[in-house]
Parts: sequence; structure tokens; C-alpha cells
Amino acid sequence: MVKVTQRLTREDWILAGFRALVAGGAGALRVEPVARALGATKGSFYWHFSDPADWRTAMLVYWKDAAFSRIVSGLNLLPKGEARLQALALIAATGARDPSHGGAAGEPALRDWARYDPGVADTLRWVDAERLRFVAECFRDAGLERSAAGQAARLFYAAYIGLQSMGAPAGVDGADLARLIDALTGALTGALTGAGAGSATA
Amino acid sequence: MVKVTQRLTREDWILAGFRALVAGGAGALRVEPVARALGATKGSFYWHFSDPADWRTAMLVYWKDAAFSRIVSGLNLLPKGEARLQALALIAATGARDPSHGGAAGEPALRDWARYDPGVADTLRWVDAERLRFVAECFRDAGLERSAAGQAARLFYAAYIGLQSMGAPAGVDGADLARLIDALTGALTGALTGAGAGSATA
DNA sequence: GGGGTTCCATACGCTAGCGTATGCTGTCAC
DNA sequence: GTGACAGCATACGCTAGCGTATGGAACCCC
Repeated sequence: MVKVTQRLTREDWILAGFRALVAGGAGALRVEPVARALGATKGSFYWHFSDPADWRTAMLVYWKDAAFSRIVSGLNLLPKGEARLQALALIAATGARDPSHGGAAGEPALRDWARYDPGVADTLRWVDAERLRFVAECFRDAGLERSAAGQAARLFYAAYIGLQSMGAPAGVDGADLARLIDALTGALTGALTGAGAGSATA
Repeated sequence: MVKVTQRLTREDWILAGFRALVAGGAGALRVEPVARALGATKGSFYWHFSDPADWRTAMLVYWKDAAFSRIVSGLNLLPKGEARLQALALIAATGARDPSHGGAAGEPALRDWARYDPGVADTLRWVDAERLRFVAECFRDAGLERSAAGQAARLFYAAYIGLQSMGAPAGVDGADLARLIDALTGALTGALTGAGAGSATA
């Protein structure tokens, strides 16, 4: 993990940023402590980045690519019928399997960060929307009508976020999500407007 | 919101702490900025609290009481059959309706805080466990077998957390959760282990 | 209306982190 | 082997926040 060469790259600083983010939250994205963790000084930092904002932007770009492009855009190449469970397995593996930007705790940490930084929030909203669109498509492939698929996707994705947040350290359990998919497809296939879905308000 | 009297109480500081937490995350729980927001100085703070750790502990105690005792322990008095949707409505309203410790954003903010503070994490774990136990009981009352009820509760609560985190600012939509409850009860009632849990509720 | 207590502002020294300026070191070109 | 430049360390002044020490205003009680 720690490189042998003394020279650091921009990416080294980005990954160190994610480690700090996971360990200490957005408040831990400070130059000098991270420099110490890298065995360097801020002299290196200000060579690779103009300022901390530049650094955080670079982290966001890096994450956006990892969180969406590498996952969903790859999945779009899969055959429709098969895509449903593939989506489950792969989305559940997002961030949870790739330790480069935080492992299982990476996405919740970034979600926290987003709560106090509008720029991060924008990026996260975009990723969420794209993933939701994709999950909804999977539910439609499984036979759900358009608006039912949207509801199912929303609930499925929310459960995924919640399980991630409640955090088994090993990541989200795929079997849990599989059961949920079955429940949602089953319940929403036939009776969309049925008597059961009516009566509660927040 | 701002009191007319100049004298501040311990509770004033606790509530100001939640406001800061929601607005800026755990990193914003600093004495002097919050003092400024209260129109006071840290002279007042160090009168009411021995140090920032004391303050945060007091916030936790306050939240633990609000998040669990006032909600679930009250619900336990309800008749069993009715309890299911009551649980949905009231748990969804936890924190979302009571603006004293952050409104809808209060619980996600505290959940973030917990990720970087073991003491907060302990408290949150306790509250989560108690709520889960209670939700599972509701699912059993609705006819689910013991382990199915546990699974349903887990998924339901995760979806609740996720919806909270994805954050409609107005809070979690009760209708969403009602649909989810129907889906989970329907799918898990008959076929617990099945790959395809076919039919919905009516 | 004066004495004791409660509550708070102010002042002070201290530390951590920021951003800049400057100079050192390794590495490659030729 | 000697420029030249990329990559970094070091040093410096600056600000924000911490924790303490101390004085003073407001309230209470009689």
C-alpha cells in the first residue's frame, strides 16, 4: 500500500484523501495531517494541487468515475433478461469491494461529506439518479410496469443505502437484497394500486 | 428561537450543538463558533460544561432519550394489532418532526457523527437495535414467522435509513414505507426460503 | 441595600493548520 | 559532468480555536 518510491503522484494524494475521509470524515481532509500520513510535507501537496479545494474536486472526479462509469456503463452491455440479478450483485459490490477509495465505508463517508458540501452533493445526486434509473430499468425488464418499477427501484436503492450505512463492515449482504427484490417484484407486479398500499401518511 | 434573556442554560447549548451538527457535521461542534451563534462567548460554555467532550456526551444523552424513549416506549402501550402502521408512521416521524434536535436532517447528521466517534456509535447501535427489535415485533404481529420478521424488519429499517439519507428535505414519505411493508409481509409470509415469492398481498 | 452566589465577558498564552517563498536534491539530456 | 527542471522540504507569518484566569454584572435573599 505504501509506495517504495519517495515521489508522490496526484493519485497518491487522492487515495490518501479517501483514507482520511473514511477514518475521520470530511473534517479530516486537511493538508498537513494527510501529508504526515503519507510521510511527506505540504510542500508536495502544493506542488500537485493549487489548494485543498482543487484536491477535493479531484477526489470527486475520481469517485464519480469509480462509482458510476466503471459499474453501470459496463452493465449496460449485458443482455436485458440477465441484467436484474447482475445489477444487484454489482451495485452491492460498488465501493464495497474496491478498497482503493475506502472499501465498504467509502460510500457512506462520501455521503456524509455530501451533506455539508454542495459540490459533493451535486455529484452524489447525479450518481444516485443514474443508478436509480438503471435499477428501475432492471425492474421493468423483470416485468414491472413503469411507475411500479420506479417505486421498486427507489425502495431497493434506499435499502441498499441503509444497509451500507448500518454497516456490516464486510459490506452489504447480497442475499438480503435478493429477498428484497423478490418481495418488491412480487408485490408490485399485479396490484399496483391495491388496497394495501393506501393509507398511511408520514 | 433566540431567547430574550441573556442567560443561557445547558439545554440551550445542547440544542445549539444539534443545529451546528446538522449545518456543518461533527466537525462543526466547536465551542467558539457555536458561542458566536448563540451571541455568547466561551466563558458561558465553560461554565455549563467542563470541556467539549462533556458537551457532546450531554447531546448524546439528550438524543438517546428523544430518539427512543419518547417514541418506542410510548408505542409499546398500543394494542398489538394496530401497532404495525402506527410504528411506521411514528418511527418515520422520529426526528423528522421534532425540530429541536435537527428536524429531518438530524438523524442522518448524528449517524454521520457516529461513524467517526465510537461513543456516538455505541449509542446509535443501541437505538437501532431497540427499534429493530420493535419493528420485528410488529411484523410478527402481522403474521410473519420469527426469522422472516427479523429479515423484514432489517430490510424495512434499512430502507427507512436510506430514504432518510437520500433525503427529501421534508422527511421520509410514509406511503413509500407502507408499500414496502406490504411487499415484505406478502413475500415473506408464505415462502421464506424461496427464490421466487410470487404473489402479492391484497 | 448590601453580601453572596450565579453566570458570563475579556484577556492571555498556546497549538494546529493554512498559504507562500525559497532553496535543496535527484534525475535525465546531451 | 553540467545544465535544467520536476518534486519536494523547510521556514515564516498568519488565523482559528482551545483552555485558563480573573474581574464584573445580574440576581437572590433578607
